[in-house]
Amino acid sequence: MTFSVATIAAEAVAPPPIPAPQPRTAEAVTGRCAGCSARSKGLCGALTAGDLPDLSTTSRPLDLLSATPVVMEGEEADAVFTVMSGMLKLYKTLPDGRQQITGFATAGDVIGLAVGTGYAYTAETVTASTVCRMSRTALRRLMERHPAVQGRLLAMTSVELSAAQDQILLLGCKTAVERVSSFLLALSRRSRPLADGTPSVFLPMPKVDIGAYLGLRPETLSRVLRKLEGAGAITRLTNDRIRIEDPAVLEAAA
Amino acid sequence: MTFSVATIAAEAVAPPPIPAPQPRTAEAVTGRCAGCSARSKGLCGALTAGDLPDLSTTSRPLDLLSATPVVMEGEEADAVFTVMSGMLKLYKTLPDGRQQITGFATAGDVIGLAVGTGYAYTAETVTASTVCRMSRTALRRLMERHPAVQGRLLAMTSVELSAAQDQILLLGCKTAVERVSSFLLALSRRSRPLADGTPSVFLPMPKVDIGAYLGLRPETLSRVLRKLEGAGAITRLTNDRIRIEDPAVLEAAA
DNA sequence: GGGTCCGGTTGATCCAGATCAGGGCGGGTC
DNA sequence: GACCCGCCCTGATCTGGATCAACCGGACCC
Repeated sequence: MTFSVATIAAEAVAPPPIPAPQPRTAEAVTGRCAGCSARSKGLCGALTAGDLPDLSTTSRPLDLLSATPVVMEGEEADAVFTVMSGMLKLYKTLPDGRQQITGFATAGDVIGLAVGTGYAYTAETVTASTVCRMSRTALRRLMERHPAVQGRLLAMTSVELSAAQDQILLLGCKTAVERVSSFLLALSRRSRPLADGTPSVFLPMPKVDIGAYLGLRPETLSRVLRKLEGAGAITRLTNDRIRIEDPAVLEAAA
Repeated sequence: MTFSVATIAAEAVAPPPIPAPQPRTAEAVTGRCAGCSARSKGLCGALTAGDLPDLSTTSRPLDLLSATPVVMEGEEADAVFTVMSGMLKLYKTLPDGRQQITGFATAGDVIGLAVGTGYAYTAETVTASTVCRMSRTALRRLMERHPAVQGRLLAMTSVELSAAQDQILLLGCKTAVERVSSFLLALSRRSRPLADGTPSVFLPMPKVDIGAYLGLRPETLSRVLRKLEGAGAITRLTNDRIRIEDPAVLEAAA
């Protein structure tokens, strides 16, 4: 699954409110990162506790409402963002408006890494989210000072690349049923099961976004889900939660 | 697309420029890499001439006929290969035999980088090729000894990721005509024009492989090429060479 | 020479999924 | 309450590209 590092850009059209000024004493900033829920993930996981001041002084958390753009495709890539909570969609847009979602980012994922000067895609929250901003120059300095960060970045980028190649296989070869089954299985591997132990997946994003990720229309997605439900593979609990009744059926279909 | 690795290095530490070759005592091994046509590309471009013995003693060139597998999806990833000449196709296979080509590798590209223990794809020559083998442990040692190699690897992986996301956009959104036009344009940007200055592309791989890369059947590819030829966008010179008559028409279609 | 094989091309037909259209429902607002 | 609006679902129809089928021409072999 893609969920992970993304690339995108620039200034949000509707910038989120700027948080109150941060305390700048070492203790305060160290404490902020030390208590971060994404502390062990993303780039930060490559640093030891002693390095936290380096992080806290160069990064800044942002609380965002849903449907808020974080970076815009093509704009100057001057910062990267680590997702602390929530979910974002990453997408590319063709000149005529067609959009392809390349991935969804959740806690620990890093978005905004760019090859050139511009973000490669747009990132936008699909639920209320918290992200942590770090300027590109700060990231560069951090990498120079802590080589482990570069290693972590390489590892994350490699995982992203592998996920992207899986998505290429999905889009190039698979049928609608296979795509949806693969998607549900990949998601279920990343989420905790229900209280009774059966696996389930949480789908906070609108169906049209899932379709845009899988290369399908929302109508088709709806029909496929109905078919999978009829086959006993899944049960739709609510609009945004699906229980996996029989992973084997999904495996066979994927 | 996967094609050769470009230059720009995301956030990576910039590799040093390549100085002129310098004489060494171990002339035999130094000489082999010093005269390598891919010397300035791929991972090797991150090293200075003085480091060449490190390379020569751990890497070994291999001459391969066409249709020769180099790495197999799922097998233990114990080595990486730098392409010195020729062309390879990289593909993933579904259990029922459907194949999706994720990219073509040419001189300077590195294949066989793996996230886990197994190769993520199969790589097979499409023309007679020369590749240079380096064991994974040797690569790890090289990275430890020369941090610039890790930076180069990150840069190359980032470019690969960006290309993969472009391919996701292509497969998820574009029509057959748009796919072929995008493909021809991307190729033409990487190849030298004909003697008379008009751009052209070289397609040594069979049409079925181009189709497997673009998510199209060979019949469809043939029809699209005919249509583009009819529109005055291209001319088919030989079976494996196409002249771009009007890049603007392709741009409009892509 | 004649044969086979294989890649490519062209034509006819089919079908998975897109598109078009309508309706239901839950949440928000006044 | 009534109204609106977004999202989702379902049915009917359409279509781009797949599939099926035939043919062609060059490479290779005997």
